[in-house]
Amino acid sequence: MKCKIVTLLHLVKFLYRTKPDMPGLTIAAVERDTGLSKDVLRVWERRYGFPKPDRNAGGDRLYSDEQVKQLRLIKRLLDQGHRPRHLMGASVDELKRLIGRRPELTIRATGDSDQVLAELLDLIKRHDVTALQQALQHGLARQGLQHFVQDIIAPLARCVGEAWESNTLEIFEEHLFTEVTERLLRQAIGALPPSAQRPRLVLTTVSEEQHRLGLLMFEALLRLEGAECIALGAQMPLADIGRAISAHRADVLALSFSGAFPHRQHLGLFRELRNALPTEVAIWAGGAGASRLTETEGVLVLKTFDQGLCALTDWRVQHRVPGIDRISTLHAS
Amino acid sequence: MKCKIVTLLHLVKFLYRTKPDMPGLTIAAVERDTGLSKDVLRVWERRYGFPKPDRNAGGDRLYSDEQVKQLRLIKRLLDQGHRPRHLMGASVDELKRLIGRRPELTIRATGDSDQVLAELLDLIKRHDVTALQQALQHGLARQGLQHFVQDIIAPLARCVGEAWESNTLEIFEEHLFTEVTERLLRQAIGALPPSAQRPRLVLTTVSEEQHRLGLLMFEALLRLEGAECIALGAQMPLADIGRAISAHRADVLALSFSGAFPHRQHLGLFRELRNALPTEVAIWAGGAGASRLTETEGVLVLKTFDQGLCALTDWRVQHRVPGIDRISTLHAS
DNA sequence: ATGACCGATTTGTCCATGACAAAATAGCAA
DNA sequence: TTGCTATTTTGTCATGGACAAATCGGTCAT
Repeated sequence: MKCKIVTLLHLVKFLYRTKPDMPGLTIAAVERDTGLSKDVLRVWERRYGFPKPDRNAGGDRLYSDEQVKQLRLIKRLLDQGHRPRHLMGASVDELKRLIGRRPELTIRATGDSDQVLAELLDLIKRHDVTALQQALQHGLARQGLQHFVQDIIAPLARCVGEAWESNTLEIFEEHLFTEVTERLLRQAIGALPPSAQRPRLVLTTVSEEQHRLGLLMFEALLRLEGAECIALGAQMPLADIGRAISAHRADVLALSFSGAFPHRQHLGLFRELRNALPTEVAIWAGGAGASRLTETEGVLVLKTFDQGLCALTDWRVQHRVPGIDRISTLHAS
Repeated sequence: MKCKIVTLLHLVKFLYRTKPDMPGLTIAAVERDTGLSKDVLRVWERRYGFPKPDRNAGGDRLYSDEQVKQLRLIKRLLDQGHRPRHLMGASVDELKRLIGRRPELTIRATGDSDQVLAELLDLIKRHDVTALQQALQHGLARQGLQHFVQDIIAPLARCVGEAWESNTLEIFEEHLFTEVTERLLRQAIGALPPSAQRPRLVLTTVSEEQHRLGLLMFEALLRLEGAECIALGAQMPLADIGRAISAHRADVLALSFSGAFPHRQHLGLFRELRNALPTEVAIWAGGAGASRLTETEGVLVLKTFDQGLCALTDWRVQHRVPGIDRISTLHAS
């Protein structure tokens, strides 16, 4: 008898789950899929009447696939500088047209070495992992690590980012590129001789920031200059950054910010950081999102890799540490 | 005159920023530092009267460092299975005592090969990057990739996770271990010959899950068995997982879940996934957090690497694909 | 004693609405 | 045009209520 009741309960639960659960995503699911916070989703509905999701029996919002699609596109347009007011209620097609209207970096890339970029981008779009891997490896072997990073990987990463923004690249294609490149760079860095020359840098990103490709590229360049890099991966909480710096007795904290970084509160972040670290520790902020960061007392904003390398030599001049002697290291190897 | 006004404004702003902004962290900062959502922080304050942060002029919460410390510890204890009611209002010391009271996996590790683990853990705690790197490389060369992953890296990762939970390891130490290991594994995987044998697997994690070490370990084992792996990194939104699977015409979707994965909604997640993918695509869920996942229709939960390898051979038997012939590949190489 | 079951409690998430400050824009004077 | 101010836009935070899923405690049959 009780057994029957159990079965019945399971059945009811099953029906409940599969029927009215289907038609939409909860607000939490939408937050994770679109990157728009629950607060924003609710306040938009209140202000603009969009998105206006269905409700389940309990009154919870249930967003349709269509709405989620629109919200995704809107998020991208917002990151590109559009304002919410002008995007609300636009259909998927209209939004796509808006996204497509921006300057096509991919097409513009028809210069000398830009031919290479276009080809690589094409490989990504064709999902040909092996070919992509081989092409990159070939580029690395041909150009050497430094030029490979500065002239191929960095522009390619920019292209990929922009292609993603303009909706011509899927997220998983971007992830695939990132994965292959990370693997290659890590391999290349691993092949370098260990360098124990000042300054000693801790490389990481703050909690909200998960992109680490820029960090890896910068590490490659720094290692080539003989600096000692301690890579801590991404997403380090502020308090732990402080502890890491003192545990490793680092000279410099190097942070990377991607273009997607929510730069609204970055000034407060900088102040918090600067306050948590001893003054003799330098703070460098770089990455694709650095161009949108404001320079602050005690935080050096590096907008290009060249500026980063300059900062390195500057640091060495100020602290009377000689750079590596390329000739002697060459002979020694 | 106007110039003076500007200066004055800046000064006022500066004073305002540096003075009353100091004493605490905003609720957003605490959310990011502790992993406790704003909703939870507020509802705890309402229910238990803890944490009771100060307020700034605008009435916003400002949490003290002490409170953040307590909240961090509480979060860890919650992940270990404690209930909020019993933890509220406990001092930092009491919480630490609670955390310390769990079985010491590190000390228990005094067996035969466990000696090695203890030594590696010690290297991590001494922040000796170079030595750690060398020791791991040595282990890899000695044992071969498969045994290295199964007998050293996997147990070590478990040890590190548990050491972190029991407060004997800092976050940045854990990150350092992850980074070094990732680098090593990627290098080892890169050295393997490309394999184009069915099944073709897409490896990734869902949006909330950022741990990828498990994924990497599994990839190494799969590649050794000749399976074709497409690694997409971590944090792939559900909708894009579907698109990636069809774009790559994959046979299997392999997901990794860490112990820290918020398993509250994982059943809904599975259902959503299963519904988004064609039925002929298998879904495998593994990782340290898999033990807490419930088996669902159409989703295979793999609690160990061995189970994972079993799943692979099972798949091959069912689809009449032969495994790799180790002897002939050996001769061919 | 073990395990299934049921009511009571705990707990996380969601909702509605109001408020405010930072950022962006428009307007206006020099 | 440039430099400054007034206005709008926009994201975030606060409060307090509600609910459903998870958990806990006790009961009863095996």
